[in-house]
Amino acid sequence: MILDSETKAVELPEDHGDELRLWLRLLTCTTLIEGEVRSRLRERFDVTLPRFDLMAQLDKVPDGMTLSDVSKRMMVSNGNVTGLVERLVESGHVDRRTSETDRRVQVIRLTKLGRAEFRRMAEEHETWIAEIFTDLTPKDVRELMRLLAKTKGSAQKAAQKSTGKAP
Amino acid sequence: MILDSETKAVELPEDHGDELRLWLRLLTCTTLIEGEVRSRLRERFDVTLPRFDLMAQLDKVPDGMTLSDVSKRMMVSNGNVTGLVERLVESGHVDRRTSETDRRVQVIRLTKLGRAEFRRMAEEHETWIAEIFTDLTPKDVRELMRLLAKTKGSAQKAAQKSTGKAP
DNA sequence: AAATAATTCTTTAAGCTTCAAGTAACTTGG
DNA sequence: CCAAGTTACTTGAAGCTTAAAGAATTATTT
Repeated sequence: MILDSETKAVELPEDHGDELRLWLRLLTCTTLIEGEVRSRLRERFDVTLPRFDLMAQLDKVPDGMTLSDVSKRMMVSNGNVTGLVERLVESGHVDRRTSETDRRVQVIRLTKLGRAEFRRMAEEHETWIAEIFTDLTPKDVRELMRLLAKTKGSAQKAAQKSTGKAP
Repeated sequence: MILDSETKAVELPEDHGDELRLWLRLLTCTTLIEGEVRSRLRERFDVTLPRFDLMAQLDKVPDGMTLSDVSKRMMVSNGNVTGLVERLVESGHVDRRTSETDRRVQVIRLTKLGRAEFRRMAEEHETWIAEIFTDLTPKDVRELMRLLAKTKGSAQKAAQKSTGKAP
């Protein structure tokens, strides 16, 4: 703590350059990889990344999930999911029906076509990811996982603090 | 290498689950932080993240830069930058003029207003980032920087390979 | 039971983003 | 010089994304 001549607390600008550089590097990595995956998905399967991501969520749950669940898991807005699902239903990849127990809720699932196409894409997608991370040793991967988990926790705490929400 | 009964090379599906999980975690971290920064920029300064990012690029170069430079640095498409710049010129934050030596080139710079506003925002932005990464020790930060640098290099190699471009 | 609150989802407007195609200007090889 | 190729940027269409407001339904409170 630094006190000025009138004995009042004064904030000195601290240096947070390292954190800023870390954030920019994190963002660069993600943007780079995301762009690569996006362009491969487009040229190999003529599918967009958001559509692939949504189908990936649905592939994990045979009985389907609600739009809200999708929204939370994908960390995008509700309205966004509404539009995405509409296009996936239109193209026959996703099935949507109103919940029997709660008529506000829409339950969506992959159709047979949707699941088949997703599995085909996912297989290749996984090899792309492996190729992209190919320079990392297994130890690097473990260490990155650990540090990113810590980062995620830290970021979540900060986000809670700013919105005043409970965990 | 695995050979089947007719002595033909066969591809067995290798396990790349670790890399896939790493990628998803990386994406989660970035999305989380990006969302937090986006919402704070909006509520504190009523500015969008892309506008802030573009201004950040321009703040680093007093003499301005071309649209192509911005496009490469931000890793977004040319058309995207055209639109962003148009709105920033409209709002008086950015100045744009045609290069004297090459009339294809547009050089853009921050206006006085743009620079003042950006500096004001950047100062606070830096503290947000520090807060978001607050749980990481200096050693964690260094280690993450190192591993992300390695990741970036690996991803760039993979991207080159797929597009057949020179570094 | 009725009013109130909370939730789930949709809609709308504005802006962001990509891709592909197009225009204008510069560069290069013949 | 000039034709062909390259580069820099813009345009247009489609899709993505958010924030905010609204509609419908369910849950809670009184």
